[in-house]
Amino acid sequence: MQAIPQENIKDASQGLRAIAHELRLAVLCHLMNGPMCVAELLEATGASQSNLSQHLAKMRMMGILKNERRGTQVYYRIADPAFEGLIMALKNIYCPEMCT
Amino acid sequence: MQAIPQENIKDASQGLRAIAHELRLAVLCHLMNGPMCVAELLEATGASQSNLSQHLAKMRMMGILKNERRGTQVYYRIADPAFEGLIMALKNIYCPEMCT
DNA sequence: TGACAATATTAGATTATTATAATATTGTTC
DNA sequence: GAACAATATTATAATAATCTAATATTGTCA
Repeated sequence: MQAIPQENIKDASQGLRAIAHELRLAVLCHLMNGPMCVAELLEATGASQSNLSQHLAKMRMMGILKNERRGTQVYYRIADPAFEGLIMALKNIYCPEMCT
Repeated sequence: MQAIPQENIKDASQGLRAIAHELRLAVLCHLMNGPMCVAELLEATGASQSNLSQHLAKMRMMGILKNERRGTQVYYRIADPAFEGLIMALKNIYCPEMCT
């Protein structure tokens, strides 16, 4: 009996890689509080427009985020609530004092 | 109130990168069942000796694994049980049917 | 001490990620 | 439909991650 069976290791490691980046992780954390449009994420992260857009695209393609157009703006949100569990587990490691 | 505060994002993303690799994740999963020596991990993963050794070194330096020499063999184990929580959260995403 | 077993390290070429700059797309308003 | 705002895409140069092959280290035992 193994934590994650061999057949799922490849997918799981790809999923990890998809969030294993400073900017992408920051985006994910911001989106924990609900959907945000790109302009808001730009403001919140301080990234360049092009760079943020590319990272959003990557997370979208990896199935981590979903987006929805509203007029001229595009809103992003976390696609699968299970990813929030992952963030929480991370938080437990890197800022345990916040996790009482 | 944010999932992981900005000041911890860098560390957390580095920690993620440290396990965001097929072989390293496989090693971590094997070690969920208890310590193993390098030869056993070689057998279990099918990696080359040099390659495995380098990945073990990386995880050791990132504080994810600890090692202990016993005679001519070296045993590895998960350094911080909180990492097991991370694996479980991953499992919840990539093989939810196993998580009832 | 010499030979062997187990593991670690180094050097190197290859491939993957990343950031920036430039350009393109899409929607809105007049 | 022209001008603008918001976002996406492409090209590309720079950096980082990876694997293999070769070599080094450490411990055991005769």
